[in-house]
Amino acid sequence: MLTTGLEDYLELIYKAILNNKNLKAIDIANEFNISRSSVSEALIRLADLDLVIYEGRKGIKITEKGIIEAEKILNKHNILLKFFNQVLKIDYQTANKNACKIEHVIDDCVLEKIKNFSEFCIESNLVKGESGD
Amino acid sequence: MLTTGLEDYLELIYKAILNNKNLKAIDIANEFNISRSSVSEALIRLADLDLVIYEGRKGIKITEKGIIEAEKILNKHNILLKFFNQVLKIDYQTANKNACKIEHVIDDCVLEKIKNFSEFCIESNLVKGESGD
DNA sequence: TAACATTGTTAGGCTTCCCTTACTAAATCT
DNA sequence: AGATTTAGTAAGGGAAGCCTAACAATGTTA
Repeated sequence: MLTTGLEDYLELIYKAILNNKNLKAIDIANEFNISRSSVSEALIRLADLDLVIYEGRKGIKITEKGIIEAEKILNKHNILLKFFNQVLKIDYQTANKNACKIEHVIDDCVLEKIKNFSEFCIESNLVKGESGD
Repeated sequence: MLTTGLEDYLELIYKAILNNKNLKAIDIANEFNISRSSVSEALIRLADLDLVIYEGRKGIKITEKGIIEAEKILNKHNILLKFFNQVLKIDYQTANKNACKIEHVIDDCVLEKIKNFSEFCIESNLVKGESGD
């Protein structure tokens, strides 16, 4: 089981790759407000776990195993984001921030219920109008 | 800001006091599956923060400040528990377990929305029948 | 190309939160 | 009361995850 921090970093790496962005270690440091040396450590740990391939300045690549892990996390994130933003009408920033924290601790079965409930609410027009921006 | 662990311990202490139970350090150790010595440390830290008064075998008392903190946490817990159990129909055990984890990371404004939404769902009979468990 | 800026690594350190082992003090049993 | 069990403390240790400072390597620019 990955720690919260490692999950966050892996998620960011995966999103960057999806968007064809060339993510550097320093971008991770900036995103999470941690030092470059902490990112170094974290990338080494992710590489040890066979989730990424890290070769310093040459860039950060993700492994098959890493993709599977990252997709799980991203999926959790998106279910929570949708619920917060579209059902509860919480502004995007706050919705995103809370999704980021909760995705690391919530059980899959609860997430499943939230997902179904969100879909039900949206499809039945129970919630309508603007999502919280 | 309290850590997850300290919040958990304080919450348990407060609940015990509400129920007139004489909670001992070893009960905390058992509840959270940590060692007696770790509980010792934690109680010293809670006492340093002026949240409890700890005098070894004489028992654990809670301060005014501790009560305020504990009530905040318990309130969060109960909002989440209600939503999971009564709205999402998740079994009590699982609902409780997830509330325990999420209560430490969720923002107040999100909780407020969840609370209102839960009440709306329950009052409008949108959710009915058995709560999960 | 020389100087400067950026990026990454290394080394050493700190705090939190957990552990085990050994000891002390209190409570309980016979 | 004496022996045993239970509860708590003390000392020492370890992993995670962060830090700063110093250094190395690469890029950029004048």
